[in-house]
Amino acid sequence: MNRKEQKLQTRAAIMDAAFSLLSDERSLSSISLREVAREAGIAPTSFYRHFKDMDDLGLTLVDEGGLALRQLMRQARLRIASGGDVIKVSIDTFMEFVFANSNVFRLLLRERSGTSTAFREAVSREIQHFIAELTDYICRHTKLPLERANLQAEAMVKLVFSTGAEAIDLPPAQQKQLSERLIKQLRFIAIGAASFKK
Amino acid sequence: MNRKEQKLQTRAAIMDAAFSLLSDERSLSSISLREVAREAGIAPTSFYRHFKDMDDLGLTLVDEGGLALRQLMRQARLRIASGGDVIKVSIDTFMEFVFANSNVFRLLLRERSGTSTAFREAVSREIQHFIAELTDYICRHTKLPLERANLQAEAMVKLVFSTGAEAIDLPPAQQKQLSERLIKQLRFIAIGAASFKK
DNA sequence: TAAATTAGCGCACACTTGTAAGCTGAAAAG
DNA sequence: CTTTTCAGCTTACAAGTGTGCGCTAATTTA
Repeated sequence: MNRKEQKLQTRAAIMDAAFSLLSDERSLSSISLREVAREAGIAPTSFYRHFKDMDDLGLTLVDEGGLALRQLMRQARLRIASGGDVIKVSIDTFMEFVFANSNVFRLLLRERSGTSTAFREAVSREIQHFIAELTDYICRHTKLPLERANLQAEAMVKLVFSTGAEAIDLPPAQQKQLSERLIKQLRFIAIGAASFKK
Repeated sequence: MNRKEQKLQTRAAIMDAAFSLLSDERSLSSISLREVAREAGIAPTSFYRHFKDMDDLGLTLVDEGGLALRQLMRQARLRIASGGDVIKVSIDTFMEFVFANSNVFRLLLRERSGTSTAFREAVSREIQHFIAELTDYICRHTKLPLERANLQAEAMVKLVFSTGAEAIDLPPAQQKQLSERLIKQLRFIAIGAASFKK
């Protein structure tokens, strides 16, 4: 089946092209189908052999991006299992990702509040995954009731994303500082969740 | 000076037009100069008599939107002065704003992670204002050291914005629920900040 | 009153865009 | 070998874009 193989390769080329066109001043919605095709080295109309339209492509990218990020965070949790502070290791990992794959992170960030309902839902789903995994982790490592663990996880994930968004276009000097602030703030949440009454 | 007056009116018409074109599926960057002109009832080229380009217009809108939101939150704090729970009143006010002026809030949200550095900075500035005002409030109403108050305020504002973003396209039934979750999470932060050691 | 300013308009231009229609050549199926 | 399938191409078109240029008519200034 050499034919299918070739097709997958072109499909990958299209996705790569789209990713590489993303930057701090280009979002998916400002990139045209023709640009992607040009970058991928195919005719504009050939695009349709692989995706229904740009939204279709975008959804695929969001899914892929979210998956990559979550896989990384799972690895981080493994690192923690073999000793180390949960919060610190997680944040370090996260920030590493943000800078190593800033286009992916930007994609998620932008589409989270973007103009396409489908995109927003896709990103929202990704974030829910994060929250679910973190909730699970908290439950297993503390004695908090499920509901409280979930509240804590949600607050943490939102704060982390928010800070990641801010950090992404900052010089490394200030990144570090921001990370440290974030870590303290996450501890606020952890402490508060643990000693919350009523 | 009837001439200047007329001009200001047209300028206002342009800004209104732009605002009214915003929606959950139209962002500033997807709105064309010609569309704005059409909606405002002027010729496309007349637009230039008032703004350098769409970015210029956008910046003005961001400034105006941020100002409106901050003024509202100041009012909320006055309401609190005459009795009432700080967090609850603030969040209720905020959520009211989000739904009454959803286009303004969406504008801020989107441009926060948008493609224009100038926009991002403008929104960032607005958020810093929020944080500064809240920090000040916390300092005056608790015995926390400045730095800790600032950390708390920052975490709170980010969490509130993040939740507002999520709430904006949710049915009222779930809005309420989300607000209640948010309030608990803010208490986590308040408690954590108060009892943070080291 | 005469001159200067200017908000708004119409026209025009050069582009870019998404995508429909139909062809080609090679791979896969029979 | 013959037929079918189909990824990718070329061509074409209608629609929309930002903006330069120069005019007009009314207001403001002198």
